[in-house]
Amino acid sequence: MVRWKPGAQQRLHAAAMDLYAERGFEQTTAADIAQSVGLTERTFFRYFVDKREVLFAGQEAFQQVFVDGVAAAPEDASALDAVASALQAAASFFPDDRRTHSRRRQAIIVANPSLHERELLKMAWLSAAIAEALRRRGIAEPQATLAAETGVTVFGVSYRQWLAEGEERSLAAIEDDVLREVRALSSSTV
Amino acid sequence: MVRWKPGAQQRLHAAAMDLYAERGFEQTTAADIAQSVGLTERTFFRYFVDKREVLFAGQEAFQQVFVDGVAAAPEDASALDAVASALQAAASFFPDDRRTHSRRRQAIIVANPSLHERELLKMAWLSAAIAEALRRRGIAEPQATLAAETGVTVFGVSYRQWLAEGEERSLAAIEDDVLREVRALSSSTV
DNA sequence: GTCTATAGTGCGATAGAC
DNA sequence: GTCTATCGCACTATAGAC
Repeated sequence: MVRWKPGAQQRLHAAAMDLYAERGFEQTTAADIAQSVGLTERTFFRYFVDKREVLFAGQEAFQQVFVDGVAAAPEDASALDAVASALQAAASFFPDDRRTHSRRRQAIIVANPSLHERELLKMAWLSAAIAEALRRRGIAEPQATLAAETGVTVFGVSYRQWLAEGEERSLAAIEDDVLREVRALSSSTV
Repeated sequence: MVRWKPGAQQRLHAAAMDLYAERGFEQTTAADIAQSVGLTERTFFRYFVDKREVLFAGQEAFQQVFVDGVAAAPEDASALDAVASALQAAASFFPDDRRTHSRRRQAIIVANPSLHERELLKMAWLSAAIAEALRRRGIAEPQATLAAETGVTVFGVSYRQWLAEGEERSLAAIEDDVLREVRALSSSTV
């Protein structure tokens, strides 16, 4: 009789997603999740600092793609161009065959304000990381922060559109359009 | 002997701010706050849906100033111009004699991630309200959302600068500068 | 106003991997 | 033997239900 099977974190993650989707986030206790994969509540909290964090596993890798994308932009690129480069890099994180999974995850999040909060916090961290990457390129404040937050805004609007019912364009294509809209915002005549 | 003094909500608010500042948000229980003004924990939760909400009382009025500011912009103003008008209106919410109080409040918030989360949620609501006001002006999506989020970004950057040590300019003056920077972002040559 | 479920923490014990 | 994943138990505070 084995005391523990490997992959506890991933089993917990999968079970949590299923239960959150089935009966809702608040109606699912940490003990429910743990029990459903043969572990205890205490072990659940070893792997996830709280119940919400399950839905945001993989954030670091996601963020790193943005940071690397900024770093990879041509040396003479403007702040917004470097951000555009990062957005394209990040789109590879969401190939079209992940759309169904992403929709399922997003449905869980929008159904619960506290999960929405957590998502916003993660986006704020992403923004801070991008701003830092821009500063490493020599871009000063407040331009670094403004460009980073604009990038996160573009990502957010694009991502939601990517998940919209009936939408079939790739995330990269949508980002392109949205970025064009953002650039046009400022140049509107007064 | 009076059974209860008036102004329970305000006394709770003041007591919470003091205790959060003194010993930290997590080290302060709802019972502590209530007891310090002669009320019970149960009463605290009558006035504030949760412990964090105390720091965000007055959000509705704040948000309304933005919405009204958007509505008050000249009819032919662009989306970003309407947002600029809202930003100027909102600055009146933060006269210089409130800077000390705002600094104190912000210190509490940045010291605690869960408060930061709540603040981000409030900013997201603000953004949604501004976008809605822009749509009422006939601005379509995604421009309405992009302009609204840009406005909130400008507000956030400006507000933090307004609170920065040594800063003496008014919030309105800072917003002007930051808005200029945002407009310049998109027009940088490639 | 009371009662209760549950999130989340701290610490120590235990069982297996190596 | 060490190292580490897991568990057990006691506990506090939040928040909601009754």
